[in-house]
Amino acid sequence: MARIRTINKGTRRELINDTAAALFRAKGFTASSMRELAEKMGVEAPSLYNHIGSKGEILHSICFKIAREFLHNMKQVMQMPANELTRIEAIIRFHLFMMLNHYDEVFVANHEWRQLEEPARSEFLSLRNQYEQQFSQIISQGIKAGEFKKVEPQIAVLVILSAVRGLEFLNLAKKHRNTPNLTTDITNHLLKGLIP
Amino acid sequence: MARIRTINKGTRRELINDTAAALFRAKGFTASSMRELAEKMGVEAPSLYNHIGSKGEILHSICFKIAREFLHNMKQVMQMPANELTRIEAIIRFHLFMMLNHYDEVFVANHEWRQLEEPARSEFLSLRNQYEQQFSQIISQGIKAGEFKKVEPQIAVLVILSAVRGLEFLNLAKKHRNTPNLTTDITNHLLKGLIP
DNA sequence: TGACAAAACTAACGGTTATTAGTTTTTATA
DNA sequence: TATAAAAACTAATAACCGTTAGTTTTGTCA
Repeated sequence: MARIRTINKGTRRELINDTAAALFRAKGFTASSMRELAEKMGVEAPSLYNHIGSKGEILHSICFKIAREFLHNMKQVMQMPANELTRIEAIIRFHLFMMLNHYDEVFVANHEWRQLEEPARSEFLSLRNQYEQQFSQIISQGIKAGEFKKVEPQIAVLVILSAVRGLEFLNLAKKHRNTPNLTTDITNHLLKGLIP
Repeated sequence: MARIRTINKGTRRELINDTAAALFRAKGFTASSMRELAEKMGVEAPSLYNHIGSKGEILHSICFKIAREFLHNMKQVMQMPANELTRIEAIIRFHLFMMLNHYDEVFVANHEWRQLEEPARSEFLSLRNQYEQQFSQIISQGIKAGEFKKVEPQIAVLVILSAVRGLEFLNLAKKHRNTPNLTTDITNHLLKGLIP
């Protein structure tokens, strides 16, 4: 069953990772078995090991792929020629975009990273801290420029990230159907609050 | 090792539940073993079954105890003679209070309810929906009274609950030390936003 | 078509899981 | 101090886990 050789190298592994992301999101990493994952792939469990090294490696791939993407976006946002409000808005919108378009992987990265084995777990946390620190820096600059209220930057970061990470989208996105409005509404709430 | 009979009835079970909550928060429900829980209690694993029915029963106790407490508070808030803004503020403050004072149990209820077996899982989700619906109703009334902006109530509920459920406090609470300020800052952000 | 490699298969492994059955120890009360 | 209940213990169970070794099937290209 050889594929197109060099071009599709890794394609089968990516399909496993995607299937695993959906499974891990629905049931949790530890509660998901390799046999169950294999069944979803229409294959016996040992066959998976022709493509991956271990169960933990799948979780590792998912978590760090997502972490890299968020850090990459953060880097671009910080290089943008724009005011700090625009930057924060761009970050929130990226989070929502990722949640809506890569729900399973983002959810797994946000909820199952605790199951990573050391030292991967610490490395992942380090990337997260790095991300939050850069986020915090943007808010500090915005306060200095008078764009934001004089809040504790760390708390603002915590509130925004917590809000945006925990959103359970499936129910809402189905009802709402109008994604741009959904995103705008959430962004507005986090930036402008509830009170007129 | 008989205790004071009737008075302390259930005390041993409660100690198991508390110990389990700390363990489940740190490692996740499925990744935690009964042997590990027993070790933390200074006991062999089978001894636990003199006090509890099953591992799943522990998770059930934790999740539904927390759900009851939140619904009880919601009921009281809705009966309060106050405007809707005050009500929302009271709800947010209760969430933060519970997070700070019953961190393990609240965290487990928020993150591990997926591991409940049917029909408990559906029942838990039903209680959650009930809670969110009552929350949504308060926001609708606030909009009608002109206290709030004309937002989608469901989205406001989702943003606030998502923010407040996901907060990872321990790091922050240790640094901050000043809990009243912490609570006020978070409440202010969720109600008044970031922009002056 | 024959050769080669990719990817599937079966069988089995040691280890861990939650849980039971039956027994012994501990402890409070009468 | 004798009694009875509460709560600990040891031993063992069947089920399931991730993973390996070795073999067979499948598909592609020369």
